[in-house]
Amino acid sequence: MIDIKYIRANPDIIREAIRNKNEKADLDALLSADEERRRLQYQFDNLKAQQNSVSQIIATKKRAREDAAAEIAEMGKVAAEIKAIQADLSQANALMDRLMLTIPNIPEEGVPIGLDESLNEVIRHEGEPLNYDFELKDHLDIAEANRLLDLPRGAKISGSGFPIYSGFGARLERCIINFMLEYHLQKHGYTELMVPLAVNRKAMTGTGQLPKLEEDMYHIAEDDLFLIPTAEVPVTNIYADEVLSYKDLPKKFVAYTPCFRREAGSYGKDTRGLQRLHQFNKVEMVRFVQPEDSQAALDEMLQDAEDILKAFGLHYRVLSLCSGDLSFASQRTYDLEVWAPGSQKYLEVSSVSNFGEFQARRANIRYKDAEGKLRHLHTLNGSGVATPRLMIALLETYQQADGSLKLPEAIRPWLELKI
RNA sequence: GGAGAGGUGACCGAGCUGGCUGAAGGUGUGCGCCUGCUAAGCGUAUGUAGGUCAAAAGCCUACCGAGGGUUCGAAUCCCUCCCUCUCCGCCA
Repeated sequence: MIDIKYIRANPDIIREAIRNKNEKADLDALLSADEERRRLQYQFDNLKAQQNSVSQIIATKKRAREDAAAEIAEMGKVAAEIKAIQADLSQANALMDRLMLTIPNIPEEGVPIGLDESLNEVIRHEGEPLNYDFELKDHLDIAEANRLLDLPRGAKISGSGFPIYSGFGARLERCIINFMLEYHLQKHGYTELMVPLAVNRKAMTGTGQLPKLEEDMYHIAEDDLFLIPTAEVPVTNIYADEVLSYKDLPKKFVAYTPCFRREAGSYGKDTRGLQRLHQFNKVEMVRFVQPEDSQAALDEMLQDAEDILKAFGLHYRVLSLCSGDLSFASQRTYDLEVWAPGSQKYLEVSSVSNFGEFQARRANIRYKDAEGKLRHLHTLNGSGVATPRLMIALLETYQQADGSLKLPEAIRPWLELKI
């Protein structure tokens, strides 16, 4: 959420942000709703002031056992007026709140401007693709040959996009998750959380998934709960409606969760194997920082995510997302795309974003700075990383001519753990 | 799911036979005084949001879990919902 005072003072910046982000928010409707709301609030305040002062007189007279019938009669009229205005006012406020939630965050200075992913900027490449002297298979063929996945049966019991990892595939998946968690805990200083996988509407609104993306989420109607599309939602919301001290910041959390996405409207796109799923595993990093630290924190988190790919010896590239590809709440995002040699393409495994105070305003997360002033803190998050495409890259990168796998050194101790 | 108790400021805790309560008292915190130092003590200040204002001060409004209602007037009365605790039931 953007500060309404800022919106009022800089409507052109907001208009441009809406355009650059390819959003449909109606700024003019918002501005006029704001005006109407303030007009009513002013009337309401004045009537209330009148009511309060006359109420004092009534109270005084009653205590002195004097007659206050005239005042009471007069206030009867004022009370009726207040009631009428109050109804209008609460309607105006509701409209205002609704419109405020449709205004996206503003892309930061330096974010490439563009409406779709074709204008994302490749910043750099890291690592080298390996050389092979045999015909490469893609991950699904490798998985089938090694019986790592059972996608047909996953589809049978849930639908396509709900994978079953079986045997060594399940074990590998679990070890990868554990490796990433421990890496962030031990080398990057995060604190681990295990969080609810179903969250309420307020939490989803706080991080900015709602109201825009309701169609993309699994909804449990009976309890009005949503399955989380990312751990960002529960983790970022843990401090909703709270005031932290500047001494508590920064806070760095990491959480593993399954993620659920309906992927409405993307049927038939990148569906082979594990490329696009309704349920997948992800290790997510979330930070709460003071505003002046968020730029540096973003760079650090990007590095934290990259460290995982480096540890696995994978080739990848770093993208700066253009304005139109930024999520609704983000003001700057870097994507990591890992190279999948069997499929011959780069696959997104991580998205690292700075939300500035946008989410903190929505979720009402504040902190008291060194001067004792209340301010909204900044939130960031990044995948560290999502497993399905990481799995694709690992299988395709480390396949052998005989169809077997030679996994990187880093993960082996985890797979060889004896009890 | 059933029965009961409760949700007040950073925290504890009064108020809850409606008006003088933005809210006693205490703790904590800031500033000052006092004091070899510390502790104790004394004084004083200390919520958030919106409006007015060039700004500050001041003033006005709202906020005692959330939303409605009764009333001239609600932290106080009524209704609905949410949450916490205790007991019972069910259950991994």
